[in-house]
Amino acid sequence: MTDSRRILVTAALPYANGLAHMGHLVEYIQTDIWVRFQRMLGNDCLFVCASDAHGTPIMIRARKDGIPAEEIIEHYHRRFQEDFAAFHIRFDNFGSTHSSENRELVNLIYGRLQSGGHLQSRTIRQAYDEKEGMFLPDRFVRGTCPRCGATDQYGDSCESCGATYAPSELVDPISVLSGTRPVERESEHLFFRLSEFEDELRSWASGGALQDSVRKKLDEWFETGLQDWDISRDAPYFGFEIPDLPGKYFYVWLDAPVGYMASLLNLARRRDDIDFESYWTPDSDAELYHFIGKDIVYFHALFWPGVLQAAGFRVPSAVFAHGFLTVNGEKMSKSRGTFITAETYLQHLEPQCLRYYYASKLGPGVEDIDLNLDDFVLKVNADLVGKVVNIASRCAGFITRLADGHMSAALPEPALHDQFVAGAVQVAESYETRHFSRAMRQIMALADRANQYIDQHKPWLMAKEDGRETEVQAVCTQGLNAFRALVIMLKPVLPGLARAAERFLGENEWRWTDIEQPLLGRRIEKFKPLLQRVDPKAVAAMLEASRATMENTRPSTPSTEELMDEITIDEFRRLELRVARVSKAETVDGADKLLRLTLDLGDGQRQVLAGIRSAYQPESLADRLVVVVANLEPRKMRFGTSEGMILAAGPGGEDIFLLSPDSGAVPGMRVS
RNA sequence: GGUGAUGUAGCUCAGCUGGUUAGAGCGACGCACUCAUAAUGCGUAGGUCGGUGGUUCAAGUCCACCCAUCACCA
Repeated sequence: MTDSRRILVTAALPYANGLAHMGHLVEYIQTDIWVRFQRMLGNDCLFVCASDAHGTPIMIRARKDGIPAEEIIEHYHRRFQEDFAAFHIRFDNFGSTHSSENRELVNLIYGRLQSGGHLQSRTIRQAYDEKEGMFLPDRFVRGTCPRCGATDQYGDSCESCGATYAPSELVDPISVLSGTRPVERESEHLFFRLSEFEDELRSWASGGALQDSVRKKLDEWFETGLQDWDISRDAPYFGFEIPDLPGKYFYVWLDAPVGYMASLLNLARRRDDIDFESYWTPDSDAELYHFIGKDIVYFHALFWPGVLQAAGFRVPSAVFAHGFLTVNGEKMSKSRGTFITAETYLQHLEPQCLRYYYASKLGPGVEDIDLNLDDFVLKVNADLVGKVVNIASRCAGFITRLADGHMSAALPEPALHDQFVAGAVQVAESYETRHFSRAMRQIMALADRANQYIDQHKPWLMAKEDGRETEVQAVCTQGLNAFRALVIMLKPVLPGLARAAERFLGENEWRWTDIEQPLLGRRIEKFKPLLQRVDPKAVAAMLEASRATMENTRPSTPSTEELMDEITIDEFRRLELRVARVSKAETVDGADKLLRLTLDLGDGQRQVLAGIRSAYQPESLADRLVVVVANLEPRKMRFGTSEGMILAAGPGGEDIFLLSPDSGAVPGMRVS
């Protein structure tokens, strides 16, 4: 193919400090589908990624665990590779930002920024933990909000009133590392003069490189004015030391995007057919796309193109941002078992099912998507098994039995095949524009057409009549070709299914254009189920396993709270603890921390006002069993009387965990 | 707090620049069929399009305000 495009695609770098989970997979699956589609078209499309190895969190963890940071990042690097491979995410290279190539490129870029006069040294004041001997990022300082007085807030903004401020403005600030009060210290930092590139960035941003909503977001930043970007950090830090500034390191967000280049360089050094330079020169004919989450638009749509320009490289052709993942309509939650790691999923479910489900929900925009597990089961079973695979399943038997496995030499209804060929053009358009949900809808509409066709011709009736074998064979050949076209269209999403179908039909490595020519006269293999239905029990088991794993691995917050004075058993018995069922849970107007619960204690209802709204949605509580202090003196509150207290553990905020009895307990039972 | 995004049938989502009785898939219900991994086909029921107010001959679609959710504020 002479007019094939040269494309370099990246997915954001996973941080090497935790396992890949369902949220990560949205992005890698989205990107992988797009890349596989490009390859099926015959384009020269490279897909690189890397683990993101630097920064404060990894440094601190290494310190705490007393092991080298290299060991941590190496561990997660390997786990990422295993997980991604299992989900059929096929990178051309998966590198690390802690690599010689990255160091080389970061230094090269640094040199160019320096000689181009794009850097400036400035003294800043920052919180410093004297006990730990290190400067503290804003998130590592907590204290009381200077505006609303909420306690235990981060150093950059208040979650309660939304105020933003500097850590030094906090009332009673403490370091989360040592618990001591930080002091202010001065330090020399290097700044990248981003504002010099405002004009270039503006025209790049309005030139089609960004989605509309992302562009609007950038406009907003342009309005407020671009500020210079602090690219250095003080030791101790895990990263690359700045060559001529001992004790200073490059900020992780400087070297992370360079990691995209480094990963390609690492690959190019092993492969003769890849010319690294040609991808990065300002006049490069290659396309460069970054798939990212909407939370890191800032780094990819401002800093990164700014740095690239300053260093004399090309800018990205486009940045594609996607939304966040919720599970069952809520943020992933460890306590609800919806914080599902890739590994836990793999132990219970088939990876391609997730690929299909995500594909059926992903569009070109930045909207969040929801992994609704009930919907997941229904959709995968109905679409993939019931519609698509079923077509092969219901046709293959006849071909095998009545025609010795041979398909007919011609299609009885070429017009139907033409519909599929025409449909494939639409589907391709949808893939290209990352409108995967539309692609899946278009494909399923075609699958419906195929099933209708088979129903109209009823091969199972003809098969009972003598002498109509040829007709049955023809109808089923038509059906199998419909199936073949559908699976080719689904191949970017379901590569494993496609490979199995290729073997079943005796073919190899389908490309997109293979849809056009029907498969005729071919001897097919005996049909074997190509994909199993999803068992809802497996989903339930996965949630249960997630919950269990998270409880085990959840870092037990070192309980610094002292135990209270001893009490006697009689004193304890004065507590009347009862099992209760939540019969109603609702929010309370005017109170953003409370939920009004109506509890069934077996012998009657009572109302309890509980301060758990930050951790629980009212709907999630209905019918659940809790433990209540039943003989607590009723308390009048502004919003009504609270007649008891429900038991929960945790420090507060999102970390509140209701206690619940094992199954078998019924409302009214005494807890002792 | 500021800014951006989102809010359409039980569920998941389409609805381009405003224009006939608001669409699909799944689920539910009914019928048909039995080749197929209890799959498939046909049909029925279900929504005053988050709320309030406005612009217009006409608004899910434009404007204002409000509510809820998500994100960002370097």
